[in-house]
Amino acid sequence: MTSADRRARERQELHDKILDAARELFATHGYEAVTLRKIAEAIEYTPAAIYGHFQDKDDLIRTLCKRDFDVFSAQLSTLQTVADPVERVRLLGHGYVRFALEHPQHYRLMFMTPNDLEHDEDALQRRGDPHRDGYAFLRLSVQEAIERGRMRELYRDADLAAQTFWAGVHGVASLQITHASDNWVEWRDIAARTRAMIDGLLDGMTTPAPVGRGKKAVQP
Amino acid sequence: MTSADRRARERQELHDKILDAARELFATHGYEAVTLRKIAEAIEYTPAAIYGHFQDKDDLIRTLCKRDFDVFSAQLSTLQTVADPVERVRLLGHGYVRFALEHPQHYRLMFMTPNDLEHDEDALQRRGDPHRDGYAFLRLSVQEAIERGRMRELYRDADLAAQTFWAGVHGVASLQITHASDNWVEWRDIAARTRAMIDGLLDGMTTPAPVGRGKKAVQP
DNA sequence: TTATCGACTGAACGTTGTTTAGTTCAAGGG
DNA sequence: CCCTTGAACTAAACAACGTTCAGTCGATAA
Repeated sequence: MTSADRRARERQELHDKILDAARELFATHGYEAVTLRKIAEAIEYTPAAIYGHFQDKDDLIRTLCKRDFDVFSAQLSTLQTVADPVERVRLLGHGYVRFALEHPQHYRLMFMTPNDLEHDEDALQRRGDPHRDGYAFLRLSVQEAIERGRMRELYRDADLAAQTFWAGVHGVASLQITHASDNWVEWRDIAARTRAMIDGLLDGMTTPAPVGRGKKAVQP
Repeated sequence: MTSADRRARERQELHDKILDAARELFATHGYEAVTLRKIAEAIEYTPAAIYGHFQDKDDLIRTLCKRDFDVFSAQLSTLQTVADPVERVRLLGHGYVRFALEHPQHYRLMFMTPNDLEHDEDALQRRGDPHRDGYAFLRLSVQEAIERGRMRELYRDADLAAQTFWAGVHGVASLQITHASDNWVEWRDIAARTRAMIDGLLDGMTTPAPVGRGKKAVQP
């Protein structure tokens, strides 16, 4: 079986090599710069060789993004140790924006471009698992906040509140990604904007934490 | 001068004809469906003829979007008649999301794609004019809210508050555009999400209106 | 030794945006 | 009236793209 093993290993190595070459091009120059011919040149193969490992170009890049996003989900899920659900959501928001800005090309592809995640088998498998599905984790935290009586009346629908919060941080991140260098607007510091969004939304949606328990209250 | 006039008019007619054909393709099938050859076929010209009217494909589509966005700005600026600045911002947000969802392709190109507005001459010209620059109008309304003591301490920077509010409605609109048909998430109704974002943010950023003056208070 | 089979290549196909050399034709000056 | 000019437009090509497919090659299995 050693020879078959070697074949499989070599195949996997080329698979990764393709992904690495694509990541290099993608992360530095964006989606449009990723060309099968450029990847092929980088790995010293023919463009057609890539089709032995990926169905098409889209499959390649989505595989790349999914792989990198797994790191993101795992990273976010470490926040499960934060006891106060509202504080947890706050940190979730900051971590989310940080990741988006550190991987703008990945973020753009995953959240600023239409994609058919519903037809992705191994993506559907992790759906709902708070460790591997960021939305599920957020939703769960909001649910906990509701149960502890921390959400205002209008936001006691966990999905609605989670979706609103997500939209908020997504708005900050995506505007920064597409319009950061646009001086039409006198942009405030991205950190300030992130904080303004997260604190503003949480102030609007939640009630202050009871004193003497959990983190300090938010209200001035 | 009549012959020169006619030439100029005919030129303008073809110019518009190109834009109309492009709009048809663009609005219904998105950016990628807009092909110079398809446009050329629709207007019964050769692809190269288009280059007599536009610098390149990007110039064509951006011209198209700018033209359609002028209608939007004018439409928004009718809200200047609303006396209460906070209520005005609220209506601005709803109008913004409505336009984005009615013209998703335009919106995608203008706000979800990097673009060099700074190097656009006639775009720079209308910058700051509340009638023709939506951001300026928003910013001005926020400024007025600050002056009337309606903004909480953290949001008394008109730019920061305006940018946060913009990011909020942009987040709602862009998530809807790219992920509406994605059933990874149990999406709440878009109207509910829009309202949750706008009310949530305004509740977090503003103080209630004084009773007996302006619109009714927001706090439950 | 020979057959098999997966991996890979070389060359093509059909698109795309864009350029360029040429054609056409009305306008304007001598 | 002719002839030049100049703009508008065409025909054809170019380079680059994703993708396909008939083959080749070399190691494995019989």
